[in-house]
Order: sequence, then structure tokens, then C-alpha cells
Amino acid sequence: MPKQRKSNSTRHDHAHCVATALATAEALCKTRGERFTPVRRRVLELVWASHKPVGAYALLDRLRADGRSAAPPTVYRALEFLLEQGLVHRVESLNAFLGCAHPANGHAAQFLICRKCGTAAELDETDIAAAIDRHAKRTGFAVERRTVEALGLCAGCRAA
Amino acid sequence: MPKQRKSNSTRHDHAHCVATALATAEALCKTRGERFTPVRRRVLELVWASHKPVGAYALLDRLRADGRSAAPPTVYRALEFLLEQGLVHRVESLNAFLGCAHPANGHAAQFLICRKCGTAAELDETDIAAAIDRHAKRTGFAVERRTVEALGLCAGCRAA
DNA sequence: AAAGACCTTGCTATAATGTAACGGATCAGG
DNA sequence: CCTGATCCGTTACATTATAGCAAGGTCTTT
Repeated sequence: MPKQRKSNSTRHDHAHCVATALATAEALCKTRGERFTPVRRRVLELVWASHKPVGAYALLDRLRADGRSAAPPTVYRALEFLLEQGLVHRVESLNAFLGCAHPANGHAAQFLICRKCGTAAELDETDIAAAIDRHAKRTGFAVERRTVEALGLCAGCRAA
Repeated sequence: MPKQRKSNSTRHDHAHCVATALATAEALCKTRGERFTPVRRRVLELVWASHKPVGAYALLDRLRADGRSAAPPTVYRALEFLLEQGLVHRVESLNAFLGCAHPANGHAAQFLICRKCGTAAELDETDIAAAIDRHAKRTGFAVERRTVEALGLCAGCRAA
């Protein structure tokens, strides 16, 4: 009775999706000499439980459901680490967190967030970043970090 | 003894800046049949006190300094109104608010936020919005609202 | 193996940001 | 002036985030 046979409209093998993210994270940390501890691993796994941005306190509840003792700093510290390593993103307009789809070094991330189903798709389009940088440069502004988030309706929810 | 003679490195007449914003707001509200009440006017004025995004609780403190009785809902309701009217913007990455430089109908706003001096410059570049929309369209996503915020160093702070 | 430095975690407490709900005051329109 | 709608003051609470300390691990050096 394979669990991965869910009624998933996006029809992707999410178990594989999560497994890949965890394996990539582990490899990246090893390369960088960082410690991919059980808490950090578990928080990353929970973030990847869906493709929807998750709040820190939702993560906290799920950690506690594991039987693990946990308080807000537990989650925030794990998230801080994962953010530093580029393994998760923070969605500013939702105060929530999302697994990074391309945890390679320094990519520009943009998000398309569906206000109906809550899923967020990650883009990595250099021309969006370039357009921002170009206008910034005109005013002498040196861009260090960009936050680009679009709210709207995803293809699936528009159809429905 | 004119107060407006401040040592202002950006060398703009900020009193005029604020006065214009308030006058424009008043005119817009009148046109739309909305009530530009004293609380709303004062909150807008306080938001415009600088070109730095201001937190809701900082505004609250200043309202109280007026001698006015105020609680969080006082400020948040005023801000909600001002946001609806397009008179202020919310800076998501700072949980803060900023006077809108172009309170005309529906413009795309982007922000360049200096991490040193805290000032935020507002852009209104259609090509940035267009780039986002273009990539969204490819995936069938219908964009309704965009959040574009760049953090970095402004020209002045880079020089120093 | 022991010592020491450093990082990670558990824990308590508290700060900062944001909202729900009610009732009284105020305003626009008849 | 009534009346209905809106706005505001107030209390209480919800949500999100951080400071600080001590205990437990891990790694390196000896």
C-alpha cells in the first residue's frame, strides 16, 4: 500500500521531491562544513511538507507533534540556519517560509503566490533582478538583496 | 526663525513635501467621497515625517505624544484606510509604512531601501512589473499584486 | 583519554506586530 | 432632528519574533 499514491492534482511525486531536497541539503552542508543536525533536518523536511509557505509557529506545532520538546527559538534558530545556507526562503508578505527549489549559490528568487490554494511557485529569472538593478543603478543605489513576490491566482485555481 | 532651515543633506524642502502630500490626499479623498478625518490626516502626516518606512507602533507613540488617546487599532485602522486609498505603502520586508510618492490610481511601486540610513526611495517602473507579469503568464499565473523591495546602500551612504 | 573552545539546543521570559469585538460618538442625508 | 452608516476609543487577545542563560554535544589539541 504505497503512501505516495495521493490524489495530487499537480501529479508530482512529492515524496521524491522532499527526499531530493533533504539529500541536497545534506550534501551542501557537508561540502561547507556545516552541521545538518536532526532539528535542522526535521525543520527542513517540515517546510518541504507542502509547496505552501509555512509559518514558524505551524512548524513549531509539528515539531511538538513529533514528541520533541520545542519552543519558538528552536524553530527560529533552525530557520535562521537554513536561510543562511540558502535552503529555505522567507516570504516577506506572508511572514512564512518555503523550501528553496534551487539551493545552489546565490540565485535571485521570485515567488508567485496563489491567494486561493496557498501554493507558491519559485522563479529564478535573472531579467527581473536585472531590471531592478538597472533602475537602482540609475539612482546610485547598490542592490544587495531583492524581495519579489507576486500575489494572484495560479493556473489551477483560475481554471476552477 | 524659520524651522524649515534644517541641515538636510538631501537638501529638499521637506515641509513642502509633506504639505503637498497632505493637500493631494485631501483632494483625492474629496473626489472619492472619502472622509479624510483628523486621525487619518495626522497619521499620514506622521508617515511623511521622514522618507523612512515607519512602524505602526512608532506612529502610535507619536500619536500619543500629541496628547491624543490612542491604541493599536487607532493606528492600524488609519493605515488600512490610507493603504486602500493608495496614500501609503506597506514595506513588507520591514513591517513598516511609507508615504506614497505617486498617489494616483494603480501604479506599480518598487522600493530601494538603504540599510544604513533607512531611507526608502519609491520607483514606478512598468518594465519591472512587466517582467514579473511576463514570467507569471508563462506559467498561467494571474498577477494581482506585486511586492518589489530591494535592500542595499543608497548613493549617499555609499559615498560615505 | 582529558581539557578547553565552540557550537547547538532547551528553557523561560518578554518584545514587537497585528486583530476581534463592543459600545459610544460623529457625520451625511433625508 | 432622525436615522443609518461610519468612525473611533477601549479592552482584550492573537500572532510573530528575540534576548539571555545554562546544559549538553562535538571537535581539536594536547
